[in-house]
Amino acid sequence: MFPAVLGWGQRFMPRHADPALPERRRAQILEAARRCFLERGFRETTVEEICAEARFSPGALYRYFDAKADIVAAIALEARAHAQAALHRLEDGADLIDALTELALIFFAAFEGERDGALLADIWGEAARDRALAQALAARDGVVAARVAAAIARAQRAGRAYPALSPQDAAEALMAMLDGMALRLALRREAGSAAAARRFRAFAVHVLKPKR
Amino acid sequence: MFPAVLGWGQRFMPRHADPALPERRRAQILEAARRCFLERGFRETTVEEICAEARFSPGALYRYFDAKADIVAAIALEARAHAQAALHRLEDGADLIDALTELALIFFAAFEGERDGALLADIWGEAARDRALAQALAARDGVVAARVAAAIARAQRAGRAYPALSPQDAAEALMAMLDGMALRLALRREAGSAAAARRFRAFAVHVLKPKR
DNA sequence: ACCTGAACACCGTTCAAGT
DNA sequence: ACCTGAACACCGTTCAAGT
Repeated sequence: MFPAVLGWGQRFMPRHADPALPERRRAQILEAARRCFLERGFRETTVEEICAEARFSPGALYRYFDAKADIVAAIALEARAHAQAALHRLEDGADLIDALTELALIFFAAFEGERDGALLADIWGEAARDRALAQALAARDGVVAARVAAAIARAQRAGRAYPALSPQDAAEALMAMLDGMALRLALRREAGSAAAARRFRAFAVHVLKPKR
Repeated sequence: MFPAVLGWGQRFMPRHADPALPERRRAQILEAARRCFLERGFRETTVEEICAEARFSPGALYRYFDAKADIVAAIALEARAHAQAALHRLEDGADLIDALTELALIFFAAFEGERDGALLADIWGEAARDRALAQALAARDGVVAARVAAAIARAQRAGRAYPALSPQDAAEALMAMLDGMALRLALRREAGSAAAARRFRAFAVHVLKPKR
């Protein structure tokens, strides 16, 4: 039976019986959606399937997300946040090249192979027509690029990076290369993140190391 | 009235009254679709709208394309073929950097701004889940990368490019950068292809020019 | 052969009704 | 408040019927 104490019509009912419930529900939906998307891709997955996986009804799902696209958007931001964690090593005094390579490896590995790679392209496809998502991704990218640029500038001052190079331009170029390489991995539908990270590293060394 | 001479039931009717008709129809549909996609984006455009724009019925359209996705695929391959034309300068004896910059400019310009940029991401999104399209794009990319690599190797032999660099790896890296920069342009929804091409050029010079 | 357009199937989203 | 599930709206695709 429904306990009247928590009933909807009750006078001094707390606004949220469980204040953490919305966040729990969102996480529950995102987890289910991620499993579905990896299995079948974003477009092939129906809202009904996500609901079944999350043991939810469609009506309840739309209480926590305004649209199916918002679910991929949330997953996209999660993935970026994950890679961003690797940035801490850039400030840790770790070698610049090592830290960049680790960032690349995490990013590539997150989208390696057929299914995860398709998710990366899905996200970009969504961002292309979802202004808010595009801006959110661009904002994250801006933060990453700025921190990479700062790390490059520090390395230059320490004589450990080629000095006649704009840190901002170099950072932008390297980030663009990361995106492009990840995309190529995705479209080839192969596992090759380790090899890609090695190629990225060799290139970063060539670009950044002081010439002599 | 329908002329009986060309009638369907006639005995020795030629296989194709007009052998060029299928190609004309495809071109007609692609043009209409491109206009619609630029206006509203791939997903927002309905097949019905493409048909209206092309003055066609849905049934007729499906005679020339198996699915809506096949229409974007055809447009994607057209765009790549267009950029590929710029490759001829690589074999023309033109300066390597100049030729690469021109390639970059054509590529960026093709996807500059909000609408065309979104189309680029659309294409990648489709490729992510359309094996045939992904392979077709990868094949084109392979051709381009191979020709760029050959041009780099020639420049190295002529002493006009830094020699201790794998031409293949450098070509791949530069192509990945092109994709990544184009994507960033697309997501920022800005016109900036000229500036992006300049940044690409500066970076290519830094990467390729002999150190001294 | 080539085309039309109504009908079908499917899926994202909403909303009245339950507890 | 939180959830259910039937109903709605829309759109990609098919197919029987026309010329």
